Amino acid sequence: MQQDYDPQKIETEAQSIWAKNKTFKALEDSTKEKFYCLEMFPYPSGKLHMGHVRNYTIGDVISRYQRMLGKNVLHPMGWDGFGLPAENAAIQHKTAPAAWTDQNIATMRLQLQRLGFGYDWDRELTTCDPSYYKWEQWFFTKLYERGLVYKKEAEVNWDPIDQTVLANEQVIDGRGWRSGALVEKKKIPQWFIKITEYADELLSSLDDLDGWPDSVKTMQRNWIGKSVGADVTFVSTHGDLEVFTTRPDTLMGVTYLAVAADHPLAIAAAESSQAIAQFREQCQQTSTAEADLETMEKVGISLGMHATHPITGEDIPIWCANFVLMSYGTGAVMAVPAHDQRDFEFANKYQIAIKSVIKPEDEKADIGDGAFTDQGILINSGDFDGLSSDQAKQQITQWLVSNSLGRQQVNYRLRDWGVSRQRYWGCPIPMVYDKLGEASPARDFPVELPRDVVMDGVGSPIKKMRSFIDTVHPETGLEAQRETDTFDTFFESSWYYARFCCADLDTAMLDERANHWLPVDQYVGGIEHAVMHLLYARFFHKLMRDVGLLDSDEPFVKLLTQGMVTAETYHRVDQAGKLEFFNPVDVTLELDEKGSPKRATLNSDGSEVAIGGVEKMSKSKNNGVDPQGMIDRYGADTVRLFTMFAAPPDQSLEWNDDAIAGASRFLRRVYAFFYKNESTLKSTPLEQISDIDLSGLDDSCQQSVKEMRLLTHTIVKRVLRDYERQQFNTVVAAAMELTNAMEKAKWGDMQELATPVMAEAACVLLKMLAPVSPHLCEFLWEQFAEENVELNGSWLVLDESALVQDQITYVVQINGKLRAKLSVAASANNAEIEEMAKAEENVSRFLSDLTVRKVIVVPKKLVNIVAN
RNA sequence: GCCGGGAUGGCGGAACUGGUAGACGCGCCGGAUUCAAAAUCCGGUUCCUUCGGGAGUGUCGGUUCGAUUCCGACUCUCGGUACCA
Repeated sequence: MQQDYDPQKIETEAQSIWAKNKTFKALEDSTKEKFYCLEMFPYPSGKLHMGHVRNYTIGDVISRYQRMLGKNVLHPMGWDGFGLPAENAAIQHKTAPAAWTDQNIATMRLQLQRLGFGYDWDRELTTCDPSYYKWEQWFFTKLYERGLVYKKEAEVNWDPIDQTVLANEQVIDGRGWRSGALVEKKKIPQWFIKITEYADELLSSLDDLDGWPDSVKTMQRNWIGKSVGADVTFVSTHGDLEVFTTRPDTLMGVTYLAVAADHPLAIAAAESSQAIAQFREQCQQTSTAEADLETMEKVGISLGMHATHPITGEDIPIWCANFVLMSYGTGAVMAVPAHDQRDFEFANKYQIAIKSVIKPEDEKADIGDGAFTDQGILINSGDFDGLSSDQAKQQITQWLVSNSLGRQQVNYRLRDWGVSRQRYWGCPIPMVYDKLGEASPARDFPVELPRDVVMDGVGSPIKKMRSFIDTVHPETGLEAQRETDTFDTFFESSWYYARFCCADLDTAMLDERANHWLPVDQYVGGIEHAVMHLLYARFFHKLMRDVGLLDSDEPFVKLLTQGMVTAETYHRVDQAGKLEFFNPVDVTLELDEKGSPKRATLNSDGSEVAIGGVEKMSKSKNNGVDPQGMIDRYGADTVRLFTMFAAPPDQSLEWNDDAIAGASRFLRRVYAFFYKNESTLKSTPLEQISDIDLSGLDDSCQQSVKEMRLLTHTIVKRVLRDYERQQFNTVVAAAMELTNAMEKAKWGDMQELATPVMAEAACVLLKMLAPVSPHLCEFLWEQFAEENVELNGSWLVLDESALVQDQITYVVQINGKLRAKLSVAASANNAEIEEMAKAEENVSRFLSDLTVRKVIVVPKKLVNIVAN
């Protein structure tokens, strides 16, 4: 053993042994309990950033911990290969997205290996590889056969200069990020999958996901947004309007109807009105993002049309409003300004009547300004007056049903999944069109995406590539054209977890191995995926089950949502209005006296850049911090330890690497302890003590042995709990405390027991730290443990007898304020403890001019004396 | 806007089921070692203080013998918001 800790040497040796022995290869073995641990696979964006390191270290710590518990662990890794950044990079660097992606995967794979993550690399998969995506093409056609796929028109962001569809994140303040052009909404035909048919199951089976955080389940419930209400028909000479409402009890308070700008009624009205046509055009120039739609100013225009109120028969004016969307429900809503805040504001703005039909149950309640949106008692509602909201909902709906003017209806916020993307770098949608434009599913897979293309920034290259487009019809054999849209990349990430079970399979999408490993026992990933990715993956799992590929109902038993790693963003806007982002490492930040950021300048030329705020590390904001420099300087074990120590896994973390030197210092101290005590530790097996006899030893010996063992096992107890609750920062803190204690322990006083007690502490330290910093721990284990005894062979064992204390420290409070500490024999009863507390010098001083009213004794903790 | 989180010393964070607020680490201060520095080691480090003590976990209020922890209202902040992944 050399004197200095050399992480680079230790780590490369350990990694080559793992690679040679295929230590992490997972085989289906029914004699051992299986454990499938999975982290969300990365988009190959270039290099790893600290968000990846955190995510994958958490997963690796859990995997190695489970392995030490004796389970058969599957821990795979792969690449979410398709996506938008590859196209942007290809345009910028004049390469093909495929080449850029391959390059990034090679770089990032090396980084993952250098970090020592224990993956079964034989199962590696890449979603942009035809051997992967051909199965989702096949699967899509199965869904098509089952009637779960359909085509309809949907809006996209259209950049009229670049002649291309933009993603929401590429639209900044209503303009295209590259061209600066005002973005327009455009309707194009797109493929949809009927996720709404599974809405009820996706909602109800959330109740069974005990291993998921409540916050994620709540977000998914709210996203699905099941609401019970009524469809109501408003008859009109221009065409009947059907609207959905969750508040049929307020039906008598309807004072106008509002339709979307694209509603047939609005289109018809625009033909005879310049103003309405202009208004419709204005509505074309808004964003498609919900956040924008909800926060924009609510505007509208009267269509000059009327519909008949189903109950009163009154004329109700029809308006066109920018907040009603054609894609939600029927594209028309009924407005009750007295009882809905948005309707209220709109009515006030355009001087539309407001009719109050619900009063609070409590007469005295202050309804204040604005709409009264609570439930209550009906008024001004004719025959329905006096009913409660709940009664009225039923009775009004019933009235509508019996008059054929409506029905009870369940509505979901969840919309069908639009899977078409007008992009090149994605999985081709396996459909072909005949001469009449009729679509049929392809029969041969993969429908391969040409890799050798040039990106010019104007549309997708395959949209004008005859060799790709022209094909023969799978049924008729006649000339046909391929679909040139590609899948949403959430498609690939919705089933990769299943494919890892049988990544080498080339005759089917999945085989029986999927049922062996699934469901995933532990899934680890960023909280930003709480709804969309996790909902799509749950949906896909149920689809795969219903197609007969799987037995289980849910993909992920336990979910750990890792908090975001965030960092400051810096950007500059050029003359064309384009945004350019700069990496934090290339920027110098000046702080004001309070320590908040004042000014940021670019290191290269000293020019000022704007401080954009703290955001999650991402390619698009260029604020990802590359761990490579830290790995080179301190080694993987230090980077892993530091990342785990920085914060608990589920908490978000603003990146700051000031403290990494401390993590490195700690591992050097661990190494130094073994080096210093080499001969002692080599003279005995590195194991926990199963039986200890203190009789016949002197007091100071007994005491120092008891102290060290009390501390060791206090830490064992904490660590057992912390691994179970996945709070790894306190595991690291506990390892530091144990190391501190080992350095300070009175080994000399322990006489012949020094060796087994030290061996026990050393054993505990290496085992508890092994999942976090495995290279060093395995190295030290190799050096000091008995031959054929593996570090991973067993887990920590708590010795309750080591925790028994004969003296307990009590805290004495007076009126809740700490006044003294008291060492009490463990055998003392409450009355004795109370007397001792009152007798304590500082306590009696405080009590001298007070009357004791009450004394609370909390066993083994404290005494609180209430006095005045 | 809506949905879900978060806020504790100079900084990252700890505190089990309502029971000593600040574990562990960073930084800083002092000391040892060194020709000197780095590294390392030892000690101190919430704030105020008349050195008795007092205040203190985003803000305001409540429950309790006792609240970082439970309840109500709010502020700021992060994530998502259906074409970033």
